[in-house]
Amino acid sequence: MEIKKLHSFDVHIQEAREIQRRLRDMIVLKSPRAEFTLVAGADVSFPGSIRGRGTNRARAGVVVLDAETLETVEESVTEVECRFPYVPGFLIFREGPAVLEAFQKLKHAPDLVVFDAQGIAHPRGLGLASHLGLFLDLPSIGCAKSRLVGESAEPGPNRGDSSTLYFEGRDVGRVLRTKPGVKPVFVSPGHRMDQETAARVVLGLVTRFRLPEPTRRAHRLVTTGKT
DNA sequence: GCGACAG
DNA sequence: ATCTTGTCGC
Repeated sequence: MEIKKLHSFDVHIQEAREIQRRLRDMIVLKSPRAEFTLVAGADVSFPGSIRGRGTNRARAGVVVLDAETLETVEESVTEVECRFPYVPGFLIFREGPAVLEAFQKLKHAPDLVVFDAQGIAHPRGLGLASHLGLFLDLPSIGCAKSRLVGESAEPGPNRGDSSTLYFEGRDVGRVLRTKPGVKPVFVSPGHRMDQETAARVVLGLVTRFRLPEPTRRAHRLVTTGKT
């Protein structure tokens, strides 16, 4: 798919923080009426690195699947050198470039993207999922495996049970139990998305594992080679 | 100063 | 994120 601008993430934390504060006001927390036909999942791995150190090559992968059948429609993998270190709250500047390149190589344009990161549940309201949703101009959802910010109660024990994630007095996401007896995931709207739709869609993309299929497959794609 | 901290 | 052995449970 085509990405209009070539956005640069080659900045320093000082301006990175300003960029996030400026872009957060552009996020739309309203989901489109039409249903999602093609859903993409994206993730990044760092092959060969040791405890986050060592080689600094980022391997990004995007998997597009049919929202109904969950069949894989297309895959895209790419590797780039990253210049930004991992700093909580600034993940986009480390993984963003690689993910965007993987999207550029895509032939199918998805209707929705699920990221293995936070959406608006972020210190400045602009997690990687929101940031990339904005740059790709696509509805997006953040589905992280752990918490970045906010407080929440422990969700119920059954699949589909959830609790609200609050940050600075606002509802920024859902702590969703996708599987009984397993740690819940942190779902938050990215861009052109609302809380209810985000949680409902993620749950609908979950099969027998903890993570929804788009993200789970993207993770497998960039770590092991398989689909 | 002391924790917390997406991946 | 990445490394890695063992263990528990279905």
